[in-house]
Amino acid sequence: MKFSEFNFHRDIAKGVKIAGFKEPSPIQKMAIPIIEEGKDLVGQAHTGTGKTAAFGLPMMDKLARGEIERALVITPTRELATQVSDELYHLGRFAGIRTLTVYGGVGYGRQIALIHKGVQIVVATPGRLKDLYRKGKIDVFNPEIVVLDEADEMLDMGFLEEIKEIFEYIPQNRQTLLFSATMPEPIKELANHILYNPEFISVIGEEDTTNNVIDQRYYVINENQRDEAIVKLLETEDTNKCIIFCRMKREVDRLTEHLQALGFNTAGLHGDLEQQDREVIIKAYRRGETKVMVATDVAARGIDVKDVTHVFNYHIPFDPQSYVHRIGRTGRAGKSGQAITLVTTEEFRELQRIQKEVGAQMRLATIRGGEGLDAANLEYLADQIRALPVHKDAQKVIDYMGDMDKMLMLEKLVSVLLDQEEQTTGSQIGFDQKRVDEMLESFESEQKVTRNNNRRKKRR
DNA sequence: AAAAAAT
Repeated sequence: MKFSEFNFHRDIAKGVKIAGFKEPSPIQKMAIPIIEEGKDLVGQAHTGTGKTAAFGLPMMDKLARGEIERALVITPTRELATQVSDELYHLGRFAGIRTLTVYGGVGYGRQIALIHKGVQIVVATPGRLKDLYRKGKIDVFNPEIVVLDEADEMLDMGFLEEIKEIFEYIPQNRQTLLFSATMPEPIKELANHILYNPEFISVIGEEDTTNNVIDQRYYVINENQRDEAIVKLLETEDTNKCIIFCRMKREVDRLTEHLQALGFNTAGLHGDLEQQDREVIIKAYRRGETKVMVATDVAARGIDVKDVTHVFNYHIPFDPQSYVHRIGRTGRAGKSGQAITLVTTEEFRELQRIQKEVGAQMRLATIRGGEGLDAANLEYLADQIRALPVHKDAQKVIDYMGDMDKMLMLEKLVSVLLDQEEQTTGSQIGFDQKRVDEMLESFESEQKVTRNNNRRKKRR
C-alpha cells in the first residue's frame, strides 16, 4: 500500500513525499481512513509507530480542504509538544498550515495573540492550556478535532483532572481521538466520557520494544561506586548517543559536571532549567553535538531522538512504569539498543519488582575491566546462589572459596548459573564441574590483582 | 519521597 492511495489534498501529499514517507505504518493504515470518515478513535500504540502522522495527516488534510478550521493536540510534556508540533509543521508546510505550541514557562502574550490571529493547530500541554481556557483568553479557539496523545502518561503524571476541565471548554460537536500505549481503567473511563461511539485499533505487539530489540543488563555495585561504574561503562561500551537517567535534579547537575570534568561530551537536562535552555540542549543532542545526556525523568517519556545506543539507569526509577519509558529511548526505528541499570544489593528487591511488574527481561552482567566494581557484596551473591535449585552444590563452592576476595569468582558463577537456569526450563540444574574448574583456575590469576586493589581502597 | 506540569 502507498500513501497516494489515501488521496490527500495535493499540498499534504507533497509534504508526505518530501518527508520521504513511502509505505504507511500499520497504525497509519488503520487510523487514517477512520479519521477521514470523521469517526472518534481510540488507538493503542507506542511512540515510534508513526502515530503523529497517523492523526496529523488526515487532520491536516481536512484543514487543507477547508472541512474544518481548527484542531487541538494535547501531549503530556513540553518536549513532546515541541516534537509533535515540528513534525506537523514539516508535513503540512506546503498547505500553509499554521501551527502553534502552547505550554508553560514562556510568556502568555504571544500564544494568546497567535490564537486570536487564527492558528489552525494548537499543540499544547495540559497546564497552560487549562489556564488559558479558564482565564477566558482563548474562547475563540473551538477545535473540531481534538487529539489526546499518550493519555496513559497524562494519567501517570496526574493530569486527568486538567484534561477533564479542558474538555468542558471545548464544544461537544467535535471529533475526538485518544492515543495510549496502555489502557488502564481510568483511561477507559475517560474515553467513555469524552468520546462518542469510537472505533478501536491496536498495534501493540507488532513493535514490542520492551523485550525484543533492547538488550537489558544490570550491574550490582556498591552505593559509592556509581560514578566509577558509569565512567567505566562509558569507556568500554560502544556508544554513540546515550542517556543517563538519575532520580534527582541535583544528581543530574553533579554527575554532568563530573563527566564534563573528565572530558565527556555531556549535557544535563531537568525540569528546573529554563524552557529555552531545555530546547537548546535537546536540539544539540538531537544533532549529535552532545553525546551523553544526563537527565531526570523529564526525558523518560516520548522524546524521540535518533541513534541513542545506550540508556543507563544511574539509579533505578521510583516508578516501574518509568523503567519502560526510559529504556524506550533506545532501540528505536528497528535499531537495537542497550539498557544498563546500576543497582545496589539494597535495591535488588525493587529491581525484581520492576522485572515482574513490567515483564522486563534483564540479565546480570559484569563490567569489563571493572574488578572490584561488580558484585561487590558477597552476601548478595551467596543469596543468589542459595536461591537457585543447585543450592547444595553451590554451598560447597561458597565454602570452598571462603573469603571476600573471591567475590568476582562468585559473580561469574552466578552469571553462568542464571544463564543455565534460563536455558534448562523446569529441570534441575547441576554444576558443570569442568566449567567450575576452569573458572577457579582463571580466578587464581585474577585474585592477586583484586586483592591488591581492595587493600588500596581500604587504606584510603 | 521524585519529577512532571500553571504561577
